[in-house]
Amino acid sequence: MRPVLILANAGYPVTITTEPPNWSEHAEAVLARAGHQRGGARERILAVLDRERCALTAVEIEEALRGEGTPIARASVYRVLELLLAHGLVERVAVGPGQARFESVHPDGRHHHHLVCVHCGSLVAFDDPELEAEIDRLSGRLGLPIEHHDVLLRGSCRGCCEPAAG
Amino acid sequence: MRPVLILANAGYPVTITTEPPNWSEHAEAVLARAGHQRGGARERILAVLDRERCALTAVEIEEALRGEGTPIARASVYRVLELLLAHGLVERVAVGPGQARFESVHPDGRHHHHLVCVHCGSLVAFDDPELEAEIDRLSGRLGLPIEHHDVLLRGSCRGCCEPAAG
DNA sequence: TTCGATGCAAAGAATTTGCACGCCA
DNA sequence: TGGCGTGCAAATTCTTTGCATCGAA
Repeated sequence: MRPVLILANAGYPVTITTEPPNWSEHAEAVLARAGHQRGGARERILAVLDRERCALTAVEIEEALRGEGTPIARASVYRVLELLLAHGLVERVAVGPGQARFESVHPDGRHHHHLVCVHCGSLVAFDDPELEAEIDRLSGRLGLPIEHHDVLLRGSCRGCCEPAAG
Repeated sequence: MRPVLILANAGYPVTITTEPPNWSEHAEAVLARAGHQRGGARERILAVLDRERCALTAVEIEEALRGEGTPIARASVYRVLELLLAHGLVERVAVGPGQARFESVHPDGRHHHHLVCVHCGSLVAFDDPELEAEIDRLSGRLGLPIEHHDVLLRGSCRGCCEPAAG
């Protein structure tokens, strides 16, 4: 019995700055340079990942495309995601024990982290420069180089922590 | 093709303070209070989790017990872990796309985080009060209550970042 | 024309569930 | 003795792979 995760990355205090709208073009270019041909399914998957910037499951991608009237095979979703992972164009985010979630990785290094609401299960994205700086310092304290980091919070989303201010 | 994860939580600069050796007793007490009977399999699983303080998979627990000559059914491992999760006695740590890993949660609130070595796949535990403090402040900046947090780093372990100091 | 991209179906891995028996309280 | 705990086996869920065909360069 897993809670359905709802994307809810709006209405939280720390804002994600606008991302370049052409991540999918960037991804296409990377793949083309690597000698990959283009294909309809992949292009459509890239479009979905570009539009929905945050943590989609393979099934959600499949359903989004079916909803648009251009269904694709689930195996293709996984294969494309695997290819994108291999090229560092998406990353796998572990927000829970259920299905894996994937989101686009932007070449400018911008990224965000997630909070899972323990009440409603929604997923909230946030971006916090001070946390990033602290993790940089942590690398120094550990004496180990850190290539990548992932922070997952569990708490209440804005909607669930009683709208006293509303 | 997943790298075998090796527990390697020794030899890093930030030390885990000694944990109370009787987490398993604590867990037994919690379960007893909740009306659960005792059972051989569960006691042995608790012993393993108490001894190996860091991030075991269900299969590793099963194998540890088989190695001790007291094999148990894998289903029992999952059932016991589910029970422990429900009581907050263990937590699931997501270190990668493969099997889930579980580790004991101590009643005193002490906890640590993990770094996965991108070279050898080993898992390094670390404990960093300043990071904890920063996450507390983050809660304030977000304006959202945070119940729990998880930090996963990817980088090099001590053994893999060239032993120049050796 | 050649080789990658895709769909379909089957396989595989991790986890969960059903059911019967055994043991603890 | 009643009900939880456990083992075995089957079922589910998520993901990967095999193979034939389609499409891009």
